[in-house]
Formats: sequence, C-alpha cells, structure tokens
Amino acid sequence: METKIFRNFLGEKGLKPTKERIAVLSEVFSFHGHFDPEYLYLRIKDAGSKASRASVYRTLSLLVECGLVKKVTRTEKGNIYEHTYGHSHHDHMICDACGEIIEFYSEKLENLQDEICAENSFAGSTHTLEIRGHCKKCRTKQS
Amino acid sequence: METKIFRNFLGEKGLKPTKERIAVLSEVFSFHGHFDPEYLYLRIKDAGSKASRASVYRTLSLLVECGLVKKVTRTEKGNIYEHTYGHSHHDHMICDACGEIIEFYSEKLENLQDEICAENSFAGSTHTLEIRGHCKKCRTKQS
DNA sequence: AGTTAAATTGCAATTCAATCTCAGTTTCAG
DNA sequence: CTGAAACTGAGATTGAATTGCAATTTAACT
Ligand SMILES: [Mn+2]
Ligand SMILES: [Mn+2]
Ligand SMILES: [Zn+2]
Ligand SMILES: [Zn+2]
Repeated sequence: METKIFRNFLGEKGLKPTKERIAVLSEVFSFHGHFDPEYLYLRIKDAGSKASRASVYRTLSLLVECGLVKKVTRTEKGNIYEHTYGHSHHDHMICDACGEIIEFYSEKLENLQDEICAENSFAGSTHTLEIRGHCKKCRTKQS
Repeated sequence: METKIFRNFLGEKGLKPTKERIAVLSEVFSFHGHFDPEYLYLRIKDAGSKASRASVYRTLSLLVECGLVKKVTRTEKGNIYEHTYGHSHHDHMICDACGEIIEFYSEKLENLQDEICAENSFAGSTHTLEIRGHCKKCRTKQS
C-alpha cells in the first residue's frame, strides 16, 4: 500500500520508481521504530539491496515530502525519522537519562492545540511536542 | 540580575567571569527575540566588545546549562536560542511560508501535559511544542 | 527490439555549523 | 607578587548533509 502511494507520488512528479528508491521505501516500512539515515543505510545493505548514502538521503526527503515518513527530531548527531503511514499521530516523551522514547496521544491535547491556533489566526498543519524528563525506571533508580 | 546568577553559576563550577563571557551574557540580554550563534557573534562585534566564535559557542552552552538561555529549536542551518530569564515559559508557532514565530502560552495546555506525564509515570521537566503551518498574513496571500 | 532524451545513480568533493587543539594570555587565591 | 589553573582565539577538524558530474538506467515512442 505504501508502495502504491509512493509510486503515485513519483509518477505525479515525473520521477521514476527505481530499485534504489523502492529498496529504501521497503526498508523503512520493514520495521517499526525510530531511525537515522546511517542506520537505514546499513540495514538496506544487510538486507542485500543496494543504495548509496546519497540515495538514502535523497529518497528519505521524497518520503517525507509525500507524507509517508516524518522527521521526528533533530539530535546533536543528526535527524531521526519514523514512518507514519499506518500509524496514527502521536507525540514523544524522551528520557534524559536512558534515552527511552515513550509515544503518547491525547485527543484533548490535539483539540486544545486547534483552539489555540484558531485564537491566533494560524492555520496549523503539523506539530511536534517533545516532553523531556525522566522515565519511571530512571526515576526510581535515582533514589 | 542575570549577571549575578551567571557569576554565581560560574563560581560554583570554578569557572571565571571573563570579559568575553560577560560580553556574551550582556549581548544575549540586550534584546528580546530569537537568535543563532553567528548573529550573536556579529552583534557582539558591533557592540564593540570582542569574543571569538569559539567563545560565543562555549558561553552559550554555559548559559543554557545554568538556565538563563534556552535552545528554542534546531533548523537546517543551526540552533536557535532565546534568553529565558525574565520571560515566562511559552511555546511557538512557526510559519512555513515567511518564518514568522508566534509565541503563545496556555495554562490549560501545560496542565494537560502534566496529567499526561503522570499517566505515564514520567517526570517531565521541560517540553517543546512547535506548531507549524501558515500565519494569518501568508494564509490570505495564498488566495 | 531499438533509439533517445530525461532521470538517476554513486562517488568524491564540498559545505558549514559545531567542536576541538594548543600555544600564548589572563585570572585570582594564597 | 607569584604560579597553577582557567581561558582565549585562530585555525584545524569533524561529521552530517548536500552537490557536481560522468556513467548508467529508465521508459516513452517508434
Ligand atoms: Mn514515534
Ligand atoms: Mn520565544
Ligand atoms: Zn529513562
Ligand atoms: Zn507567514
């Protein structure tokens, strides 16, 4: 399904569904979780496909542009992505101690944001909410 | 006042309140708004003080560490900061068309986030909410 | 199937914010 | 004053991300 969406997107832009692009797409949707471009590049190699780092970066941009993938955050060491197709929107809590990422979703929170946008005559299209702190595990460990 | 806080912080860490560090501090608090390290570096030079780029970067880290300054976001072109001392917490809406940054605050939103953290046994300490979309001006311009 | 223009690829070169190195300089406790 | 420790600036370095380009691949049209 995501393949179909991607092919459609490429077609409309006069771009071609090359093996490399499809390899990146497949790998992105072969697992659930967050990843950076380098990790993806290595996984593609492991999987027996081939795509240069340049192609991985280039394809990742296309995937973001067509909405199948989302840039989660930007760390000191580079961008973090996740595939979004097939997953509903959510935000993140990140533990400063162990790095664990907890995903959450709140209808109330989403509605409240819409209200706030309206109050400011702002047409919000996306948002990123990142709560930092300490997870349960690291919280107890501290004592 | 912020000078006092910074000097205290430095003292406790066995660091010295050099002219360069104070020049960075002063410049950071000489205006209200968002800035990147390069912009700050140039402003300091304009102001007649001197501090190398290296010192600007190094001091900025210290200011963040002691809580006087906050990293607002990380763009393609680098980090964006703002001073926080003397300003209450707020979040941002960023226009994808013109780059305008609208600051907002909602008590409800903050409380809701606390609730969500509690539900997840997460001890949240900070958060960043960035809503992207189009501001009023750019919205009308589109038609 | 063959031709061809346009798109794509991978590699290496490049960019650029951020960090680091280190020799000379400054600070300040004693 | 003096000296050990902290600092500084200039330039080198890093590393993620982007880009130039010659060779290759794709696919639309015979
Ligand atoms: Mn996620
Ligand atoms: Mn702000
Ligand atoms: Zn943790
Ligand atoms: Zn705008």
